[in-house]
Amino acid sequence: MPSIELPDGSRRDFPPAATGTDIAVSISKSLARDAVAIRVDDELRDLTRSIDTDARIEIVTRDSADGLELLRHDAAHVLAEAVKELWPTTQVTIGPAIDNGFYYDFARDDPFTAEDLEVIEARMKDIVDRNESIVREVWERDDAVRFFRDQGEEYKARIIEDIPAGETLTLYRQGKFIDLCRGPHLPSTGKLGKSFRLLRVSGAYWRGDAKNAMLQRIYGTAWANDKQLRTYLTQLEEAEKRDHRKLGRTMDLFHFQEEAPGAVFWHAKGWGLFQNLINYMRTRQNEAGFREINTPEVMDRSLWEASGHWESFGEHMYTTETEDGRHYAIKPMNCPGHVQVFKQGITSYRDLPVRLAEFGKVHRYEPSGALHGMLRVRAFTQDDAHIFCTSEQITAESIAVCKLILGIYSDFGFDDVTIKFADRPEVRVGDDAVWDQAERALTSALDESGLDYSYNPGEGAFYGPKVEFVLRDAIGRDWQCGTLQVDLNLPGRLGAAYIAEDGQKHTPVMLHRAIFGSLERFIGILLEHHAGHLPLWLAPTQAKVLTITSEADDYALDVVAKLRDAGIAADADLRNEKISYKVREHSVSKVPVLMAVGQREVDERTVAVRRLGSKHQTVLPLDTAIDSLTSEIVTRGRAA
RNA sequence: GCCGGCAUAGCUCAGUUGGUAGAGCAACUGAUUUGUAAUCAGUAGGUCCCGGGUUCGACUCCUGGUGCCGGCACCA
Repeated sequence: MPSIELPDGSRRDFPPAATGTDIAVSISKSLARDAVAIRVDDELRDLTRSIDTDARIEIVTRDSADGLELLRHDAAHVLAEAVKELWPTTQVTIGPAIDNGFYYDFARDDPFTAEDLEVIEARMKDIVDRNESIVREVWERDDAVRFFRDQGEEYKARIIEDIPAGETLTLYRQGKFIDLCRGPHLPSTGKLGKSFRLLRVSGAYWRGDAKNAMLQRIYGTAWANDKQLRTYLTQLEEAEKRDHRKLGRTMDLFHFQEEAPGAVFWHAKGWGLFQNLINYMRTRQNEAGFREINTPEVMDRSLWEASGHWESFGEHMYTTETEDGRHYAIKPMNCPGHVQVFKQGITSYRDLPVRLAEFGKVHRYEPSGALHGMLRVRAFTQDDAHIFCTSEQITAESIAVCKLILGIYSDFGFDDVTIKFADRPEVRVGDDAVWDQAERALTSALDESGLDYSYNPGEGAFYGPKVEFVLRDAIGRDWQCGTLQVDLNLPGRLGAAYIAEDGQKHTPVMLHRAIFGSLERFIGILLEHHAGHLPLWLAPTQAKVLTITSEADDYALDVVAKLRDAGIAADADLRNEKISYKVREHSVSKVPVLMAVGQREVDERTVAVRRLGSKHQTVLPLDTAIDSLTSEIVTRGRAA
């Protein structure tokens, strides 16, 4: 008789044929109702499987993280069942649970339409109402391959063929639908509930490879209950409202147009923001020992042939050929330029590390489908830097860069930063021994910094391993921005050298680093993170002085002058409009500080300060108001 | 690049079963001197994304592009 240990530490004996459901029922009815699976000694299992040996168990409920994942996985199966009922010749492939939902990839000639989605969703709800039992079956591999091939399910047959022989192969049956699946699953389709929604159709390559056929993917979201579903759908709407493309228009920051796909036309306010970021970064990196340089945007193609960029990325570079037959390329990267600067003169080991930084505008001919507002563009500005150093200096330099990056993100209000380490990709330059060394150097720097990081295998650059800094925004989305790369290849390829203590020429190590990554992209992220409500220190227009009547015009101009003297970007709005009209207009364009002045303020030399997002105003003496703004700007709003 | 969708005034959108278009907001002009998210009136504004075709006639139908949107793939 198996002895079962419950999460609270108590033990109970159950008859040998007892299932997870039996155990759940024995604990409580409500638990049984919300149960979706059972964890047996750390392994998730179907509730319907019997537990034959002593075990530690935990009932997994629908609103737990594991439970939700199961629910979503089941939703994918129900989606596939619905599609097979509606279009029997459509082939199924795979359908996993993902963050917030699920998808399923189908193979068929005609793409699904938006109307199809409604029909499918309705059929899915029928299947939930039917409450079909979901039954686990163990099959022989060859039988399963034959079974699916006979049904015309070529993709499924191929998936099964690729499963190593000897591995237990399980199929799950619900109604007439049967699918390969490791499981576990809910006991029946009714348990799924109806808190799901199909969201969109899109194309997706078979096995994620662009060389393969394109399948039709249906995405959906699924939750434990309707309230969670509604919350999620509301979140999606909120995310749409803070879309940087929309904010760029309403705040009059930038625009795009057809003649320059993937390139930003910066308007005065947007460019002001851009300059604010550069000024900030310039100060920070100067303090950290970087020297700012600037290198040509158009250089001879041979430089990129030497670096290896031409080989790897030639088709994504803008090139130009002059009348006299010279081949130039517009820089897609700053590294070769920085090496040229390093190579000027003779560098002693005593001069190392040499830290060169550039706000470098680069152009990359990105695939048309990759473009996405400012988050993925073809022309952008990197806050790029390269550190030339000895291999002994890698660790200290890397630690300093990590510290700098995290400190800077913190100034922008990004405190939730994750770090990933990416090692050698399949296609790369350089010997494995060199890669071993570079990877070791980078991980030891991370380890010495005491930073947690995850491993991103095979995702390094073609010339070296990299550390990626990913920041999480206000609505939980992750953005990769900063990067630190150890490069033992390019300096040698481009002929960089220094004179070491032994009097001989040695090749320096080059560390690549970017913090914002792309200024354009970082601004897009900032706008979405703050929903346009930029912190005062960054806002291109920090204050607007609004007159209530023309009596206050002179005073308003006086206030603007004083604000500007204090280094605050301020303008006056003297128009003959109602104060509520002016407040609305400048609120819409997201000016952080509005100062209204009427006769009362003129008489008392005060201002009525209204902060963006607030419905109230505070009347303050002018000097007090200015002092408080200046101190907020200096501390970037983060002081105690 | 691939799959799908979309493209009408500066913006958000309506519209014509094929007879060359309309609203709100913004802009401009005038009036209004106003106390915290839209004062009133008037005026002006369009190669209906771009080529080509069908047609007496195309914004509408066909066709080839371009751009954008949602994904996939890519991302030095």
